[in-house]
Amino acid sequence: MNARPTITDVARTAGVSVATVSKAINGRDGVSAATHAHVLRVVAELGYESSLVATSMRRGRTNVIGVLVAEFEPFALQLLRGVSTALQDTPYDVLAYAGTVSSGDHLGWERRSLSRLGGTLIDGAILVTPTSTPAQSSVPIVAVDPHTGADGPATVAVHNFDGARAATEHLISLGHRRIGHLRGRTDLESAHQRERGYRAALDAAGIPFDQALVVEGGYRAASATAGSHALLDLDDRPTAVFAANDLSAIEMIGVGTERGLRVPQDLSVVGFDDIPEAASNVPQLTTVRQPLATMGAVAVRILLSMLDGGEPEHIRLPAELITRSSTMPPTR
Amino acid sequence: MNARPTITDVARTAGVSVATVSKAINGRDGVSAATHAHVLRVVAELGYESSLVATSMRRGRTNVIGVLVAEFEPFALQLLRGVSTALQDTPYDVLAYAGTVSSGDHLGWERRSLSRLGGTLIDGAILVTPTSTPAQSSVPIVAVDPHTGADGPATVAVHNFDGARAATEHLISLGHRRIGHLRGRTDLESAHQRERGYRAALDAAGIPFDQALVVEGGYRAASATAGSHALLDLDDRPTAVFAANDLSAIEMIGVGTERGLRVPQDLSVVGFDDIPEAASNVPQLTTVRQPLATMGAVAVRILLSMLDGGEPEHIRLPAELITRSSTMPPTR
DNA sequence: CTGTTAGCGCTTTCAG
DNA sequence: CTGAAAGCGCTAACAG
Repeated sequence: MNARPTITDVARTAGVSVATVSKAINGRDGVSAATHAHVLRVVAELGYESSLVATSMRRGRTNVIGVLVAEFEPFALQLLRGVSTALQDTPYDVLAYAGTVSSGDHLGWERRSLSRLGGTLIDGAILVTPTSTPAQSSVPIVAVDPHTGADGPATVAVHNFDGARAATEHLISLGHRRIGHLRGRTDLESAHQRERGYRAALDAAGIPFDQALVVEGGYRAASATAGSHALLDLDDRPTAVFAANDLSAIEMIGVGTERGLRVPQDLSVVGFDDIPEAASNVPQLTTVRQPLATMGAVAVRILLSMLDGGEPEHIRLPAELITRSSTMPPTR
Repeated sequence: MNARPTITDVARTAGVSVATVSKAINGRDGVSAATHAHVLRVVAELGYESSLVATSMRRGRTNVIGVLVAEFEPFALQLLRGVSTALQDTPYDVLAYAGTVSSGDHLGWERRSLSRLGGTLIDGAILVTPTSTPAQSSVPIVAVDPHTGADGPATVAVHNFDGARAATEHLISLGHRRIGHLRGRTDLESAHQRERGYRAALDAAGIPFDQALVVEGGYRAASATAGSHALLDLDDRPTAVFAANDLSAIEMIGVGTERGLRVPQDLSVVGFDDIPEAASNVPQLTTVRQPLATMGAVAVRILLSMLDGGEPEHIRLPAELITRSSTMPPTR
């Protein structure tokens, strides 16, 4: 638990100045070969590593990319995996940060995290499902599955509308007519597009829209509980539900099962995302796949390009319906 | 892309000194109520957030817990999720860091990351599957699934021996006699214990040990490819394989399938970990579950206690065999 | 080639 | 109650 050695310790041990150590370590010239070797030997001996913090403070660049999330949920985790893989053979390290918003804070977590880390700690940031994208930022940003009306900053997302329509059409093609929708986080663009896709599919099939069938899900298990119950409390309850993401779909199934319904016999459920948990759920979830690893890689590509002076880009990738066991024709 | 406001900007705008702003923000006394309110107003107006880096540099504490990993693979990701959840209602933020080891670096990634971040950025660290645990560290550490012979620092792990024995016994009870083993990362204690558990089960069943049936898997898909082929290249190939973790089990299945074998009809495979991907694999993987979320939570509890002056602890949790569809009696 | 100095943004004595 | 000044570890001028 003794303190880590600092550059000063190295300098003292090596019998040279701090500046010389710095130069030697960073390969700057102006250091004799002998001194250079000697310093490196002492560095190895002491097990010295420069402090990211101090370096960051002084120098602009840190060669660290930040992935800023509100919470480490499966969507963010899978994306992180993609980002990390894409950064494998670059000189960049990955730093993922989940900042808690102090209650009563009107700024979003993304703004706060970005401000705290973006000072100097990270060279660029990937924001995962940000509620708002700070217009002013000291580092380049790429937003993944961004908030409503993303325009300025670079973004990566899937074709949410198409995916949601495909999911709903799947239910309709199975014969469902009374289809509920567990809505997503309404501060995100994706939630709106998925709801629009749902409605478009209903319209195309000539199924009248029923406001009572649309309830809040909020993309999280906890926030989907009430909505799930509400749907099942309806006099004429839906025979199928399109949940705006997998976590709420799984919660929907849990609530249904708890109330004695069998999925898919009594209730079909479709999710969105295709997180690993979707396929491991019982029953396995029919869902709309987002290519999360690819999205992470694309975000990295854009960010690196921006770091290199490139322009922000807006990329939208296709979503694909994956049919598994949580859906079947209605039995009533 | 404009620079973030610094404390100096706030001070200038508010017409007070930097010191006063600092006191006001941190609730130190020695600031009049009026000044305090005024400063906070300016802070809000400018959207100021203190720089983690600068604060960290000056102050000891940052209220940030670091999760240090070599790579964001599923094991680390699930653990991270547990850590993050456990830290939910504490004042701590979570920072996950994947440091790349520069080639030719003899120090492990954990040593490097710890040294770079532990200077001041994080108050404590959770090391995920560290190859070595630095004896000297400036912050408290908890190692999860640690290297061989962990003794000093706090550790969290499962009963690897028991879990591995249960997995192997499961195969034996199905009637398998020729059982291969895809070994784990030999620098980790868990790999050795799992191999010991495998051998103990064979011994207990009176099955002679065959060195040719034990090959390297390294806990990663890429490093398990060669071993998987080696096992199937054997003249008298195994009818079942106990892979030291799920990633290598899934790779084993992939290699087998590619070579025209059906799993489990032609080859039974058991994994270890129960990452979400285990249940979503086709066929669903029989495996030994590690309670990853719990392990993360336990690591957090120990770390917080150490931060509070508590002693390092060594916790070992039970592992549980989960029977799914990748195992069945041998057909030949 | 080497060392001295200033300063990144912030907190903390210590004077006023 | 407020501000000036020092210093955390490091790097980048600039002198010697």
